[in-house]
Amino acid sequence: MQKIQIKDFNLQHTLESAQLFRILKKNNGYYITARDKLFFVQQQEDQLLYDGVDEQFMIDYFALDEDHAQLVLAISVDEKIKTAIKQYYGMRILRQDPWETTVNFICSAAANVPKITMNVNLLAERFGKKITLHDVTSYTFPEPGTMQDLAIIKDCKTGFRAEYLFAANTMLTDQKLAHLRNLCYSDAKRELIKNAGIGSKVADCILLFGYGFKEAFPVDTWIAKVMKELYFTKKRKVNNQQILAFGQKYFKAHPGYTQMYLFHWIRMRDKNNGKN
DNA sequence: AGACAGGGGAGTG
DNA sequence: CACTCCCCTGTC
Repeated sequence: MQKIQIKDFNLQHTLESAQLFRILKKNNGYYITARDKLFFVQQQEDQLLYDGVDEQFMIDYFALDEDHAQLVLAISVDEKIKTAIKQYYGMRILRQDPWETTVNFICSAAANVPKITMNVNLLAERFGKKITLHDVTSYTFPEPGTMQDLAIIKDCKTGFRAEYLFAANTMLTDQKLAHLRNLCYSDAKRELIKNAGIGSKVADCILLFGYGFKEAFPVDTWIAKVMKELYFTKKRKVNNQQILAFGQKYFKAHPGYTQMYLFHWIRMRDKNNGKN
C-alpha cells in the first residue's frame, strides 16, 4: 500500500457523485475499475492510501495537482452555491478516459446510476479482460473497436442504446477522441453530438468528465430541478437549453464544477428527505 | 412538444 | 405467483 498527501480533497464525495460507475466499496475503501486498471483507494484524513496504480496515475486521475481551494473560491458567486460547497467540500472532477466516459454516458440516457452500472459492468464482462487485485476480480473496459457484436451488446441489457454503442464502437478510436482535446469546448461538443445517442446533456458529461472542459454544464433532471428552485423562482416555464445558457453565463468561472456541487447537493438533500 | 425506449419495482388479482 | 402499470430520463 502506498500513500500520497492530499489537500482540499474528499474521496467519498468525489466517488459518489455519479461521474463514475465501476466502484466497489470494500475494506474501508473503494476498488475502482478505470479503463484497463483495477486499483484500491482509501482516505485517511489528509492522505490517500492506494494500491494497484502508481503515484503519477493517482495525481492525474484525482486531479491532485489542481488548486481546489482557488477553484472553489472562483465559483463561490452567491450564498446558494456556497451552501452546497460547504457541505461537500473537496469533491473533485476526475480525469477519466474519454472512450470509457463516452460509453458510460451513452448508457446513461433514460437510465439511473444502478442501471448504468449494470450496463457497463456487463459490457466489460463480455468484451473486457479479467483483472484481479487482492481478493477482488473485475474486467477491463472494452477497447474501442472490440464491441463488434450487436447481439452481445443487447445482451448487456442496453436496450435501445445498443445501436448507439455499436456505432460508437465502429466510428470512434482513441486517436479520434484525443483529437477533441485540441478543439475549443463548443467545437468539441458539436463533434460529439454528431454521434447517435449523444445529445447536449450526454456530450456535456463526456466533455466535463472525460476531457476536463469546465465550461460544460450538463443539464439533467436534477440540475433542472435545482436550478428552477434556486434561480428561476419567478419564471413559469424554462427549458433545459435556457438553464444551460444561464448556468454557463452565471457560473462563468467553472460552470462544470458548480454543476457538480449543485447536482450532489440536491440529490443528497432529496434523498435525506425521503423523497425519490 | 410529445413519443419513445428497457428494466425495475410497486401494486393488484 | 403472474400480471399490469408506472416510473425513471434523455434522445429523437
